[in-house]
Amino acid sequence: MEKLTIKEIAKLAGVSPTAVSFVLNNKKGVSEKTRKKVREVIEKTNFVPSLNSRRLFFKKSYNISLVIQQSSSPFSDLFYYEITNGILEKSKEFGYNIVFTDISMKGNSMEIPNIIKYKDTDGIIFYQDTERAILREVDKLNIPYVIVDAHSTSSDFTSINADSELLSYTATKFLIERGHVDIALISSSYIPEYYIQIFTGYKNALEEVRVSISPYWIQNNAFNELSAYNCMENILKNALKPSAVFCAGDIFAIGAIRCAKDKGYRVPEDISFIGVDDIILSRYIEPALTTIRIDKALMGRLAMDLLVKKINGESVESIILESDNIVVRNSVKNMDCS
Amino acid sequence: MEKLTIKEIAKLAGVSPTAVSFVLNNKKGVSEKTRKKVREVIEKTNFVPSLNSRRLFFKKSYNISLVIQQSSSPFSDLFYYEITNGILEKSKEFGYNIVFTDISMKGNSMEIPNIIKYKDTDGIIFYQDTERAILREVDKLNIPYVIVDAHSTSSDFTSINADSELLSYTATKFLIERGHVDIALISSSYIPEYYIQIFTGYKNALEEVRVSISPYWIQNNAFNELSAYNCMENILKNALKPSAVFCAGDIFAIGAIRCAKDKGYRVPEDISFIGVDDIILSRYIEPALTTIRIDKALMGRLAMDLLVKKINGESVESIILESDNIVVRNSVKNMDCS
DNA sequence: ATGAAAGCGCTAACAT
DNA sequence: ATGTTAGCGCTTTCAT
Repeated sequence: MEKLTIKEIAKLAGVSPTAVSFVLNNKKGVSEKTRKKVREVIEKTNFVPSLNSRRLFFKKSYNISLVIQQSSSPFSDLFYYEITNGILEKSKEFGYNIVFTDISMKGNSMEIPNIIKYKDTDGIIFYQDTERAILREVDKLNIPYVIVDAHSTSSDFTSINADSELLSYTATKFLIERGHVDIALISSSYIPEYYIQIFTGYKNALEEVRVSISPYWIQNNAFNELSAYNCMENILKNALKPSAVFCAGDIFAIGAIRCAKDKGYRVPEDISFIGVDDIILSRYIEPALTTIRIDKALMGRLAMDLLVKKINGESVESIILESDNIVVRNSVKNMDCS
Repeated sequence: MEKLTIKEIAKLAGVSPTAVSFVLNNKKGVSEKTRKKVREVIEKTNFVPSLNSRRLFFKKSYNISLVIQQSSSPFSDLFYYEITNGILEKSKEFGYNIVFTDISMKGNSMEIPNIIKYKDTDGIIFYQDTERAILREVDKLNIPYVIVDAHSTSSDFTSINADSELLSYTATKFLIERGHVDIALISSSYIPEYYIQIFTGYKNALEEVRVSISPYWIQNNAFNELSAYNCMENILKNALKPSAVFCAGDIFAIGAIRCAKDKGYRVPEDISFIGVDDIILSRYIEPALTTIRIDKALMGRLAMDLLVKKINGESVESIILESDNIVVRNSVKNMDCS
C-alpha cells in the first residue's frame, strides 16, 4: 500500500493535489464532480491529512498550554480540575490540543516550561496568580495568554476572575440575614488587591449592622488548611467569641471548622461558618459547608473564548464573574429561630 | 530583525545549516571551533529551532494523549488527577507534550477524539477500562497505548494495575486482625474479572476464620457513592448485622458510611468500614476512613515508562502493582480491646 | 570537517 | 476549474 499523502490521493482521484487540498478545507474552486470524486477516494482510503505539515506551513502548533503551579495543596488542584473541564469542552470546538504543564521550581525561581521556551504553543492559560518574571518572558516570546483566577487584575494582562468583593459581601450578608452580628473573617493577604476586595465586601455588609469589629476577628494569614486552623485558634483566643466566621475559601473553612471542633465548639450550634468556592469536598465534611458557589467550568470556557480571540488578533477585555450563588448546607445556624 | 531560522544562524556564524543542526543535536562531525562559534550565535540570538519542522521531518507529533472517560463522579477525576501528576513528571524527562482528551459519548457509543483520529499523537494513555471498539480503532491506526487502572488484564493490551486480590485480602485481613469475623463486602461486578479478584481476596482472608458467609453481606452492585449507599441498605435489611464492611473503593465506603449513619448506626462503634484507594476525600469524612493506599503517582510514572518504550519499538509487559500500604484512620474499631 | 541539495506533506500563488 | 510549482524549517545523504 502506498503511503497516504495528499499527492497520492490526487493521483487516485485523477486530480491535482491542489484540488484535494481545497476539498479537505471546504474551499471553493473545484467543481462538484471533482469534489465528489475526491471525497470518495478519501472515504475509501481513510485518508487523514498530516497535521504536522500544516503546522509547518502555518507556523502554528495547534497547542494551547495550561500552566498550573505545583501546588502545596491538592485542593487547588481540585478547584482547577473543574476549570479544566470547561476548557476541554471548548477546545474541541476550536480545534486545539490542550497541553498540561506545571511550572516547577528551580531553586528559588520558577522554571519556564519547555513548551513555552520552544514556542510550541499558540497560547497559554495560566492558572492562578503568576510570577511577573514569567509573564514578562512570555511577553517577550510574544505568546498570547490569559490568566484564570488571577485574584488580581491589571491592564497588563487579560484575566478571568470571580468578583471577590461581591462574593465576600454576599457571604457576610447571608450571615447577617441569619441573625449573626459577631462575624469574624479568615482570609489571605498574599495578594494584596484580593485581600482588599475581600475585606471591603465583608466590611460593607457588616457596617450596616455593627459599629465596631474586634481586631482579633480579622485574620489574614490563611493560605491553606493548616494556616486557616491557626487563624481560627487566634480568633478563639480572644474573650469575645464570634457567632459566625466568613472564610474566603472553602479550604480555609475546613481548617477553621476542624479547629473549632478540636476546641470543643459545636458547629453550627456554637459557631457558624460560611465559605467561598464550593469545592467538591465541601459537601462531604461535617457539617456540610454552606458556601458561595463559583462556576468554575464557566471560567474555563470563558478563558478559552478570550484566548482564542487573542490568538486570532482580536482585542479582548478581562472578565469579572459575578457569582453570588449561595449553596445552603448545614454550617450556618439561623439565630432568629434558635 | 531577520526571521530566525537555522539558515539565518548559519549565515551569522559563517557556517552551513548542516553544522548548526549538528550542534543543536549534539552530534559529532563539527570541529570544536565551529561548535563554539555556533553556540555563541545561538546564545546571542536566543534562537530555538522550530519543533514543527522536526515534527514534519520525523513524522512525530511529540504528543502523548491522556484519554479519560467523561466520568459520572468527580472522584474518579480525583483519583486520576494523582496519576496525571506522575505522568507529567516523566513527560519532562522524555520530552513529550501531555495532551488532555476526554472521550465524549455520541449517542450510545464513544466518539474517537480528534487527536487520535488525525494521528496527532505518538502514544496514548487510557485511564480506566476502555471500550474494546475504541481500542480496536486505535490498533488499526497503529498508535501504541497503555491502559492505567484497567481493572482487567489481557494479553491484548499493556496495562498498569493495582493487585486487586492482594488489596482485598489485605483489607479483609486487617479487619480480622482487629477482631472482626462478621465482615460484609461492597464491590462492583461491572468488570467481572475485577470482581473475581476482589471476591477472592476477601474470601481467602475470611475462610481462615469463618465457615459461612451470609449472602446478604455480599453486595456487588456498587459503582458510585449512591449505589454503595443502596448496597449498605441491603446489608442492613438482614437480621444478621456485620461488624465490619470492606468496601472495594473509598467512594463506596463513603456512601456506605452515610447510609449506616442515616440508619442510626455509629461508626465505628457499631459498624466498622475499610476502603481502598486513599482518595483525598477519605481524610476529611467523619470518621476519617481507614483504607489501603494505592500509589497513584507511581502508576502514572510507570505508565509513561511503558508507553515510551512501546513508542520506541521495545516490547513491554503489563505491570501489576503490589500495594498493601494500610492507612489506619478512625473507621475501624478494635474489637479486642473494646 | 564542511556544504550543497533533496525531501518530509501540506498550502497558496500563479499560470493555464 | 484545474494543474504546476515554490516554499514552510528542519535533517540527512552525499559530495568535496
